[in-house]
Amino acid sequence: MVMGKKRAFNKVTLKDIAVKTGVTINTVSRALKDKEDIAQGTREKIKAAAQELGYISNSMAGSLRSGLTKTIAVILGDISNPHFGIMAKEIERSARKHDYTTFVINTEEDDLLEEKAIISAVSKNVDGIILCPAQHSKKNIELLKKTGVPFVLLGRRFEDDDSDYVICDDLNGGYLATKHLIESGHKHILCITGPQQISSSRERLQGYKQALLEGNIDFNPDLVRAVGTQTENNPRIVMKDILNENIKFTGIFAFSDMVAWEVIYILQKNGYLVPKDFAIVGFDNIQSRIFVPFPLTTISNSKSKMSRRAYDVLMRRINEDEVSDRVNEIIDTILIVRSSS
Amino acid sequence: MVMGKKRAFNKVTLKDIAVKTGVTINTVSRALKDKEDIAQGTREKIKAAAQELGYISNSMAGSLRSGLTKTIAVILGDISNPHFGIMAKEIERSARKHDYTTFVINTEEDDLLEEKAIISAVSKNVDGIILCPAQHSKKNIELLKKTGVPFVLLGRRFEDDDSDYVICDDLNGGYLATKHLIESGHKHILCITGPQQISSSRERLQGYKQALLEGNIDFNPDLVRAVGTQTENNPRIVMKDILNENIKFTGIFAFSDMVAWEVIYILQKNGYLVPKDFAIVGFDNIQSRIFVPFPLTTISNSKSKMSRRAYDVLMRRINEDEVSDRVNEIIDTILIVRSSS
DNA sequence: TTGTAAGCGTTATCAA
DNA sequence: TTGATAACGCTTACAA
Repeated sequence: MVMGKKRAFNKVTLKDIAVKTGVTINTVSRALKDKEDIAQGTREKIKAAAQELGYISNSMAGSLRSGLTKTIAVILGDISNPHFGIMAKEIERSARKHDYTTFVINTEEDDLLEEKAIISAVSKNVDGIILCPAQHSKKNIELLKKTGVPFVLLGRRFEDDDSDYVICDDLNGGYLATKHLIESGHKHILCITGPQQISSSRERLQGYKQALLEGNIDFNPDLVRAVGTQTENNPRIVMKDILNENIKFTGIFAFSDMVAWEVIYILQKNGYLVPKDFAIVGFDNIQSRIFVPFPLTTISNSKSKMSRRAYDVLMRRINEDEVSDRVNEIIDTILIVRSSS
Repeated sequence: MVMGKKRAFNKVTLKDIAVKTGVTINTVSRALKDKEDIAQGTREKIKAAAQELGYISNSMAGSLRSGLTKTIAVILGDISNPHFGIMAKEIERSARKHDYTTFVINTEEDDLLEEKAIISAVSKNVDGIILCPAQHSKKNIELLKKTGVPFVLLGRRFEDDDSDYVICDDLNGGYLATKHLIESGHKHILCITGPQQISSSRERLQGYKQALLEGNIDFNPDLVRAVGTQTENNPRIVMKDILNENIKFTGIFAFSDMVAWEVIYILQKNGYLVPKDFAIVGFDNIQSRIFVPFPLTTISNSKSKMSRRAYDVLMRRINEDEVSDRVNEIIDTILIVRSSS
């Protein structure tokens, strides 16, 4: 049964069904696709044969001819991070409902891997791409535009760029989180932000500044620290540093719930209590999905809504006959107060 | 530029490069693939043209001819669950290193969706499949076998079946967790298990029973509760029920860390403290990835190792010339004691 | 070193 | 209602 380099088995093709039923490949194809102009009897005979042989269509071959693959690519930082996992799940679910299949490619927030991901997706002839860009530069977006494959940015956006995007209201989120801490009586608020090339990091930080301004609190650059996925800028190191520096702060606004948890973890290890010693606000409301026994005040950003909207926008792009105006959506963020603040 | 139903853009093909450089399609193909028998000058000219035109190969068309797609499918319950997300990430990363692309399809632990997922993957001509089966029946496995597409089961296995699988030592994990609770002085131990059709649920429960036996503790069926993803059997409901029943227990062995967290969350809501009122042990050691500020005693099962092994086994199957013996791997589990017990 | 021809499995077009 | 033929973009085998 083994046939060397290629597949070690014989896939059933339209030809096999054609031979078995005594009609042409063409007729088989039309019958299985439920086209109108096929005799009832022929159709039944063909479908029965297909069933019996265990026929599964080779959709790739079909795509080559039809030009559509019913496949989209989701390109994001790291699927094991619930932040992305939740979005990937919602996109896959929406896609599956419309018989679309989903490639997931991780960029690990790396510029080169992102480029490879885009090329890989385009090479596989996906009908469209949903991208959470790593934003090290605009180069990959330019590449994507050049390919002509429809795409939507999710969660992050570029300034001076006309791509479609769906994001949440990061600015307002940062503002709400900080304002909440201020209203709770905190005057020295540490902002643990994310990588600064990422728009959501920058915009949440901007919201933080805005709330300080409004609360008549001087902005102190020492109280802004960026964390990332590198060894030298992970939350543990960053927190250790700031605790050693003896900088005064009592409130913390963290870039994400994941970061907030890790920060709390480190604070606890150092003998501090939350919210007694430090009040902390996260971002993402992951606890709506993962019931962690540590009630964290956070900003909810409706990842599922964002994801579904991104999918809808992409589908519209894929199916539209004429290029329409760009779509930019900003999903509301709201404050959810729990007991960490 | 718009062309109606099909793609609203023109992909650059080998033909375009051929026309531009004045050679045949074939020569272009060979040059870009760095075959030996191409003149240095020709190769450079062709590569320059490809670069200039922004050529990205249509790997689907190639696959149709070559029979290999360099694509695998990962079929699992729910990518947004870190349990699966971590495995998906590791698989995708391994695959990407070998220029393989990964489809992710969620089954939502549903039998029919699983069947659709398999058909979808086979239809896309994937070279292989890694499947975390929902195990409602063996039907889908039989289907998969019939297609002839190489596959490996991950995390779960069937009895009386000769499929390749990579799992962790669930039996020993359940045993270690329970033994730890017994050694900590607990005699009434609640076992929150998972859906019973899933092998890992059954095997962990078996380990629980074994530890009880060894500890001379009578097995009490009232202390075994199965949770799932349905409304009626989610951890909240299940815990509420058992607390209302006034059944005595002081230790808890939970099916997963996610379940353990939710159980702790519910216990806290009901005014109980962990580990003061209840000691609890989870499963998965997700805290090696997600730094939740609640140190949970757990069983570590090396998801990344499992995933990488599953990928390796699959690749061996895909590339082997002759069918070799089935591969069954059981990755060690170990107890990690933190402060929830 | 390069070109020609055939073929992968399907769909589209047109003729019968 | 069905069949014959071409085509999708690429790779393979073989000829020049």
